[in-house]
Amino acid sequence: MRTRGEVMQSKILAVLKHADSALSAYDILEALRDEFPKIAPPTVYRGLAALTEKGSVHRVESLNSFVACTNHNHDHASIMSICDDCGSVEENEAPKIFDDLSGLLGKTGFDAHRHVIEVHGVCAACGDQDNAS
Amino acid sequence: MRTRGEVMQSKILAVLKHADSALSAYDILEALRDEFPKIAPPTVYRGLAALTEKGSVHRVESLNSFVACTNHNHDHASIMSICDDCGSVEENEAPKIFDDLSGLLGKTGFDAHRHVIEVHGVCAACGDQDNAS
DNA sequence: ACGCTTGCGTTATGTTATAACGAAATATAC
DNA sequence: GTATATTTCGTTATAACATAACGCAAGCGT
Repeated sequence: MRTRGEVMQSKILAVLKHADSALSAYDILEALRDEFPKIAPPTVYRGLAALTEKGSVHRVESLNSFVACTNHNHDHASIMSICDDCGSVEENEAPKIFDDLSGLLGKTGFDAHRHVIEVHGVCAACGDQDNAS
Repeated sequence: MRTRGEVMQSKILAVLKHADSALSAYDILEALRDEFPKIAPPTVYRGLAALTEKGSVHRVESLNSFVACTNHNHDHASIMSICDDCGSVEENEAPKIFDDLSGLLGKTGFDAHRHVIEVHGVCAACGDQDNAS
C-alpha cells in the first residue's frame, strides 16, 4: 500500500510550490477544487501531515498555514522570516541558533524536541519600497 | 472611560495565573462562565488582546493558546518552552538569541519586528519521571 | 442636560482542524 | 486464487479557534 495518497500529496506540494506566500489548508482546498470537485478538508490535512512528516512542507505556526520547503536538505529545522507586508515567507538555516537554544534550555532540564522559530517583520523588497516612497 | 474593560481583563489574567498550562480562549470562557453566565468569545478575545498588548499575557502560537507572563519586566520577547507531556509552559529570557536572530536576518535585508520562539519537548519534571519508571 | 465619542456586549458568522465511519485498495494466509 | 486482515482514503459531521458588525451604554465636553 504505497502510492494511493502520494498523488494527492504531490498535488498539494505543487500548489504550495507555486504560491508566493504561505497557504492555509483551505486555500489549498480551493486550489484543488477544480481538479477534485468533491475534495474535503481531511484529505488536504492528511496530505499536509504526510508532507510535513517528510519535511517537504513546513507549517507556519503563527499563520496557521503551510509553505513548501525550499531547502534541498529536508532534514533540518528552519527559521521562518515572515513579511507582514507582502506575506512572503523565507526559510533560513542557522544551526548555531538551534544549538544555542537547546543548550540554554538543557540547563533548566528541558529536553528540546522541536523548535518553532518564526520572525515577523518587513522583507528587503518591501523595506526598499517604503524607503523609495 | 477607564475602568469598564479592566475588570474583565483582571479576571482573565487571574484565570491564566492560576492555570498550570496554557489556556485557549475558550478554556478561559468556560472558567468565567460561572461568574458571567452570558459571556461570549469576543469579550475574552478583546481582553486577551489588551493584555497581550501590555505584555502581561503572551500568546503561544503553536498551541493557539495563552499564558500569563511570569516575568517582572513585561517589555521583552520570550522563549517559550512547552512540555508536550504535561502541558506546562515556561518563559525563558535570552536576549542574546534574539539579537543573533535579528542580526542574521538583517544580513538578508529583513527587518525583524516580532520574534516567535517556541520549543516543544519534555520538561525536567516529566523527564525525571520517565527515567524513574 | 444634551449630544459626542469610545469601547463594550451580543449576535452571527467565518476560519481552521479533526473525529468517526464506511468503502475501496492492497497485502497475507491458506 | 479466494478469503480474510489491514491500511488508507473519501465523506459526513462537528469541534475548536477567531472576528465582523452593530447597537447600546458609559464617560466626556459644552
